[in-house]
Amino acid sequence: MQTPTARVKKQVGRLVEASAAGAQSEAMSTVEKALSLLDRFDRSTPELGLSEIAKQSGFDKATTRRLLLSLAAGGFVEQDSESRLYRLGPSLLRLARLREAAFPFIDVSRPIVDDLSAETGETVHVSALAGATLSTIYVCESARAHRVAVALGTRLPFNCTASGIVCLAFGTESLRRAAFAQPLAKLTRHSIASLAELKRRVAEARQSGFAANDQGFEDGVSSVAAPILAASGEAVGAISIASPTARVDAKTIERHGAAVRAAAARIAAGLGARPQRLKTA
Amino acid sequence: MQTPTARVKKQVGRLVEASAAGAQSEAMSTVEKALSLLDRFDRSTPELGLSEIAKQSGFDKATTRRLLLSLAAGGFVEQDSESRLYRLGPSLLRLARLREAAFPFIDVSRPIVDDLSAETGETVHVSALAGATLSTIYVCESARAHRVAVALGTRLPFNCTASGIVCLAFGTESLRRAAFAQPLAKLTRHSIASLAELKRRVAEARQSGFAANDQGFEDGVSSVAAPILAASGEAVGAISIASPTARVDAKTIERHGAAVRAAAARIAAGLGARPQRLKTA
DNA sequence: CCTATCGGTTCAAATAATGAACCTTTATTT
DNA sequence: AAATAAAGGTTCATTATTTGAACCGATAGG
Repeated sequence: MQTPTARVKKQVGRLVEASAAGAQSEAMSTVEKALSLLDRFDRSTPELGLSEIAKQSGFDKATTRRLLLSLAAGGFVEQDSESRLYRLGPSLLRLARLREAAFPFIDVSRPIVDDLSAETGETVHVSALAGATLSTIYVCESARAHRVAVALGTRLPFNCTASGIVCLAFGTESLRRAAFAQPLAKLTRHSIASLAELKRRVAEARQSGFAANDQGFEDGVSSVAAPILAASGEAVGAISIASPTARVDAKTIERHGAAVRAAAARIAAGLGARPQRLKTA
Repeated sequence: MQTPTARVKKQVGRLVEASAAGAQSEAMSTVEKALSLLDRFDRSTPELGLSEIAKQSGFDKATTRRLLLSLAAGGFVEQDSESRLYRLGPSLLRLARLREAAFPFIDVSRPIVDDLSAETGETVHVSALAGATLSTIYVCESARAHRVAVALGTRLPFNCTASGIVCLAFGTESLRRAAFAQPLAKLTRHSIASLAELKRRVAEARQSGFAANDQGFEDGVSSVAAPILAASGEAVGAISIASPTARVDAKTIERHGAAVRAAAARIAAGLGARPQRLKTA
């Protein structure tokens, strides 16, 4: 409620209050608000000041600070005592390890990704779905000099990546709804720009079991991805081969498509063997 | 409030409502309550049902569920669609990666820990402070057959480990207050059992710059640890050599003490070089 | 068939979150 | 050096959210 206009919210129906990045559409619980602050951090801005976080997320400064304090109490953020900037906290490391113990996505993927990278000579990465966000969790870069570099933790827009397409194709209905409702990112001039086109590509991927993407994410990079399916049959992530476009032709795509599908199946099998069912004593 | 006893709460003053693990001392914000639920998961119980989480944390079932829903919306927990059990969610992987990008504790420690393990022939682990919790974040096990195994993500009670002692010795005043207020864990008959003894050991460590622990965590395991100090001079974690007690004598302790101090300094140096100061444009 | 327990839901009552205005410090401009 | 701007942080009356006892439906056991 920064502007007087916001006061008359009811009269004009629903106002979009948050600026730029803070895209909280409907009512969020306090907890969701706090957690959404964590998404303000990324690789290029690992540390942020209070005002910056408040502005980006659209919350009041006092509110933002209180939320950050709560997050800090749990070790989810910490404040540099000198610069007063906030950054992600150490509790995340422990919880991520525990997550891996319960559902060893990275640990299972690692050898399979490494193998696939060695076989194909290309960079291979695995990404995981978290809500309506897809981001890379493990990468093995090609050994070749001319290769694609992918940073860990990169967010992959659904409409700009092969991984995104296959996740939509094999994800839940609610994921598709969420993704189709978002405005489509436009990272290159090859990025899928229309909803109709996106839906068509998703339907295609559902048929073939994999998807190819030609420079939709970055110019000169093409990739082929297959979904990783949980025991329930729904996609929990994707595995993708990313190559310089110069090395890719129709035959390569077919070969890589078969390879990612096989690798995805191996990962799914590894995840299928769940940890011990607990007694809940 | 399942028991009739709880009904008469007011009459007996303040009851300790939460059972065993749910140790929320003072008033917690809603956000802190939600985050505290994540601590109900550990290596031995990676998945939990709603009622179990509610019981352990001392919150109402409806409240617990709403908090879990908020956490799930952010991908911090997820629910197995079949078993209905909750487990830690995939967002933690991404955020942990981002944390590492901002403050590369594990990445910096890895080679140093590996080297130290190779040099000493013993298991070496690094642990990180998150609030008043210390837990292992990286481990390199000894190559020898007779060795100490340490699981990643293990919580290290301050009074039972060398790492805990040095963290108290070089941590913040508030950390000491928090740790000294907690009841002391009793993992073996060697665990430090009195507050006076604990304080004495902490003072000693502050003098020598390292601490040794003889079977306080597990019988037959001795360890030597040094604190890892941030730019601010406060401990952010510790590095520790864990050996079978049979291989440890006074001379070994001195040697290992010097080794962990050197390794800790190298890690601190690696962390000192901070990521680019952002423009906050 | 009854009972216990599970996950999940409801809605009045109680509590906690909110944000405009304020303070303090620090860096920049004049 | 004074003035200004912008940062982090704090306050407290207003407001909206959280809370939890009671409830439902399903499943499992005796």
